[in-house]
Amino acid sequence: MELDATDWNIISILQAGYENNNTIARKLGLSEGTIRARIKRLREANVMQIRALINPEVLDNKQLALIAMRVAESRLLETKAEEVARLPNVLSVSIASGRYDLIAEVLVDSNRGLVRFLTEELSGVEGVISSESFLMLKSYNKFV
Amino acid sequence: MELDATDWNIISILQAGYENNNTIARKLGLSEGTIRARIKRLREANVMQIRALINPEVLDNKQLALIAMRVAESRLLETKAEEVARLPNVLSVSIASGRYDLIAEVLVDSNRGLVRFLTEELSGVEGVISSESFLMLKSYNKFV
DNA sequence: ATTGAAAAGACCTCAAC
DNA sequence: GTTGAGGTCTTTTCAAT
Repeated sequence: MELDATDWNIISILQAGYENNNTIARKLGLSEGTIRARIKRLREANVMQIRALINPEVLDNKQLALIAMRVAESRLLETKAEEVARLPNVLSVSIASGRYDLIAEVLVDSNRGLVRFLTEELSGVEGVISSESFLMLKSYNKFV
Repeated sequence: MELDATDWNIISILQAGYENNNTIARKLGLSEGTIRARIKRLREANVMQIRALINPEVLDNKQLALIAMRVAESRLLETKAEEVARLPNVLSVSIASGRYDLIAEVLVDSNRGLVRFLTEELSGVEGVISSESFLMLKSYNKFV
């Protein structure tokens, strides 16, 4: 999908925080209907989504962590990334350059959630040959 | 700030995607005004924000990366995290457990953006004694 | 903190360009 | 793809509990 300058203008306004269509229309000198049509297009193309994000600092019984993994064979990278992305508690997965092949962001119960994720969920993904976990102990400007 | 069950119900509805107050009110058996007051409280306390997120896969000239750093002294962790969080292109920073002390998420220009960030921005933060970069080559369920 | 009613405002439909 | 006019739905205000 091709994004033009108007699309980017709308995106950058909405990325800073929700604004209604009329306000955006006034800022960009366009009609409300145009803004609405553009936003609809962007959402339907899965380019943009509008939703609530929480500050993980306030999540008392939840722990945010990164799980960095190595995969047995490079040709499996995409399928393994998809498999990990489907596991419970996984927020997102990326294929990475560098020391690790895949890096996942997980939100688990503070108590035994991470152990459970590693032993019961991630262990079931064949071809993931090692993992290293990083707890996010305190975050700045992080919303999930 | 203390969050009760109603707050969490509202958050989990809005996290899945924006819904209007009346719809949420009906789902939870409360009035529209109550939902609105709760959302206002959550936003003002910086617990929740509602905004647009973009799929980094569609950002043709931007590159998402993680920068994992070590800090000279543990007592500096929080101040260094704040300093890094203020650098341009930095989306978020976390103090981490494990091999690294700080992990930042950055969105840089594909061309020379990462080199420029490392040599011109991060190098200016004293006390950050090493860094390792991971390019996010392909992401699943990741929105920034 | 929650509610109901009324007013203000935002959003949607549709016909036209 | 964009627009304006009109109708509908959502949000805001505010007095009361």
